[in-house]
Amino acid sequence: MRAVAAATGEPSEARERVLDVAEALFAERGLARVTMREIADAAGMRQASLYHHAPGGKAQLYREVFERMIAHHRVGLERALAGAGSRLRPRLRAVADWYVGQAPMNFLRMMTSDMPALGDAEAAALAGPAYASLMQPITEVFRGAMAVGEARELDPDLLAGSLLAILDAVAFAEGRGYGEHDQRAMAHTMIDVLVYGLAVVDARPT
Amino acid sequence: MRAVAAATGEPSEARERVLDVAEALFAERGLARVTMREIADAAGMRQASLYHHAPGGKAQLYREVFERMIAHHRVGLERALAGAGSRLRPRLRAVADWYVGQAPMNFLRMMTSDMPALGDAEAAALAGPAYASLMQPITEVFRGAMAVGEARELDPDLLAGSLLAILDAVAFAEGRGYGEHDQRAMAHTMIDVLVYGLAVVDARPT
DNA sequence: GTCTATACACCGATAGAC
DNA sequence: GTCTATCGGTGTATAGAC
Repeated sequence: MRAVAAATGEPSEARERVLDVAEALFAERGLARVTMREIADAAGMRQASLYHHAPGGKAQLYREVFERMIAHHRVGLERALAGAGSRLRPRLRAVADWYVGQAPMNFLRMMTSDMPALGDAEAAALAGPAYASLMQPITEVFRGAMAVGEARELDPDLLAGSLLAILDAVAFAEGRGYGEHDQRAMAHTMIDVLVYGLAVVDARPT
Repeated sequence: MRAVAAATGEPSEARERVLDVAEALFAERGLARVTMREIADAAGMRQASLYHHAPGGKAQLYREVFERMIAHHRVGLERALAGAGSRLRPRLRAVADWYVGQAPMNFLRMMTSDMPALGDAEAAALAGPAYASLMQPITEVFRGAMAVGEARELDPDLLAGSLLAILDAVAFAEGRGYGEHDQRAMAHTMIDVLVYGLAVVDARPT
């Protein structure tokens, strides 16, 4: 018996193209400000033809694209961290370099704007994988640093969320005269501040 | 001769109500996901009646509400800072306490999602006041700390933007089981990290 | 698999009575 | 100042020919 993927569209070259252009557009402008016509135009077909490759409609297409993107980030983050040694600073820099090198995903905007538009059920279903792919690898970095006394004991989720927010803010500087090189430098600057601020030392400024 | 405000609607109690509910809805869901009918319902009138108080339409209404909100933040920030002494940490805490105490404004989402939807001209016109009200008071805090040797010499805009992003991330935790008290604690934790990380000391972890 | 054509819903905005 | 009624535009989705 053959495998069937009718619910999400058969795999094909055209379908891959649809997912690729949809991902780029959704990441750039968000769910609400991308139309199916734009996706179809970018994929080189008519709007109605999209529904052959994405029978579930726009929301389902967004969901597929979202899951693909965070899986991509998970692989990239883990690969970057695998070659980054064991110290806190180079590991955080590896995270930042990966993130800055990717197309801006505007994580906070996705969470505050796109997710609620999909409804509570859909949003809840996507929150778990998103956390596992984007947050969890970073929380592990902080947890590891705490375990070896390289960082004070603070909430790893708070630290990871803050780092992601900072990287979003740095990425926001893009298209405002700041290239990838500048973004990397800004991210490294803020990482230095975090690493110094997390260090376990005796004397603290009051 | 009497003052005329025809372009933006006459001042009145009903008009204030419209601006108030519009501000709350725009801040919660963003420009694209709020309809004029929702605003009208919340204000207790029909959709068409909105245009008596907001003749400029939705985009103009958003602009007015946006300018009102950032002016409100400017006043609140400066008042909070006026009673916060001269040291870096209490001043940043004053900023955070003010921000956390206000309705979440999702600054990054507004900048990445709402502003582009208004068009380049409108976005550029709003960017200046937004910077002056939200960013500039915070950059001054960091600049002051650098001037007295309480913080290392880093880009004040980068630091202010990062702090705002962190506060957005902390506010995002709202509605997820975290109350205002928890948000304040999280913000203070991150501010401690920043203050320690910015301190001018001799020994640094490698 | 892609197309044309179109149904259907929603939204912003205007006209004009009261 | 608020209403009803409606227009025009846009966006998603479906039907069905090829």
